[in-house]
Amino acid sequence: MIKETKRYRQLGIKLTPQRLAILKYLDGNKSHPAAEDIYNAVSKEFTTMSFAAVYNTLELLRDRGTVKELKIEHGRKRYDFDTKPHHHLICIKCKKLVDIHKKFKLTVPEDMTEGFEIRGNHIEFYGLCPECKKMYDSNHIVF
Amino acid sequence: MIKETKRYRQLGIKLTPQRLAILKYLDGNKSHPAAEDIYNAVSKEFTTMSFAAVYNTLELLRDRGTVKELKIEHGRKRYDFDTKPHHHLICIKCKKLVDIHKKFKLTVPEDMTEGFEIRGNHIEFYGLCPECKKMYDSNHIVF
DNA sequence: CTATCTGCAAACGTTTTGCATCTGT
DNA sequence: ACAGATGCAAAACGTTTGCAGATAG
Repeated sequence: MIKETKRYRQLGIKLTPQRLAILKYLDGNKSHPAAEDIYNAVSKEFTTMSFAAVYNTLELLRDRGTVKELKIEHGRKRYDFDTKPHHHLICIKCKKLVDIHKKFKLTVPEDMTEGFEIRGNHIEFYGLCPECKKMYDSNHIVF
Repeated sequence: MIKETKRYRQLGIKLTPQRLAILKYLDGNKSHPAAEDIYNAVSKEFTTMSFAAVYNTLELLRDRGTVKELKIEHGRKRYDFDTKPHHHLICIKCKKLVDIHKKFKLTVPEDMTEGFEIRGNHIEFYGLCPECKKMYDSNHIVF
């Protein structure tokens, strides 16, 4: 507990109890939660908690690169506490999401870049998860 | 005009004047407009036009694969009338967007897919466009 | 003729903002 | 002590929905 707090302190943000609860929830979390998920989870053990605090903290963490905002869903931001660069594999039916930790060296022909200096890439693989694939095979559901 | 209308008719949707205007605006458009952009553009020459018609039409076109919804911006959907599979190169500073028409064969090791059947991929390249690169070089702006 | 589209406006879900109060450092 | 965080509630934003009237096929 003390060691965690010390690590969080290195983020250089003011550590309120609300922020500690948020950080503890996000730490090691692979579920790519939305702000609402974080609010729900944290306010269980912390009755006094507001969306303002959640958004405030997420914005701070995003600005210092500690969390990444994912654009995998329309209408709501999803957050990723995994700072290592990685890609995503998403089920086109149920939207289940898997991290792909593999680096792909992709080169774009110069005549396609319109003078851009390419700094990186993010790949969204899409397909069918085992459960949805089973439904597809047995029921011939068309996606 | 008549030839275009005939082509649009093949979409199999009821062709109202509003829809014809929307289709004409989207046809060959590479700017990945949002619904609001479409509404603004079309209502210039068409004073009676509602968001309902725009969204209605976009939903219809999306469902028959004629347009794709892009998740490149938070909060608002962007639409792509280019049906050929392609990738995107986005300036991290000004958000300028360039289409990359190149196929990348990417294989994900089986032990990473968690049983997913991968059907395709979409790559978001990010970097600096010529203008923003120039600013960066001369002013040492840090992104 | 009638299924479906239109325009308007209200409803929605998420994010942002304003402000008075409170609190880490 | 005070910069800045909190909670609350209202506003903002893009999207969706309900409905009465209009219209393409």
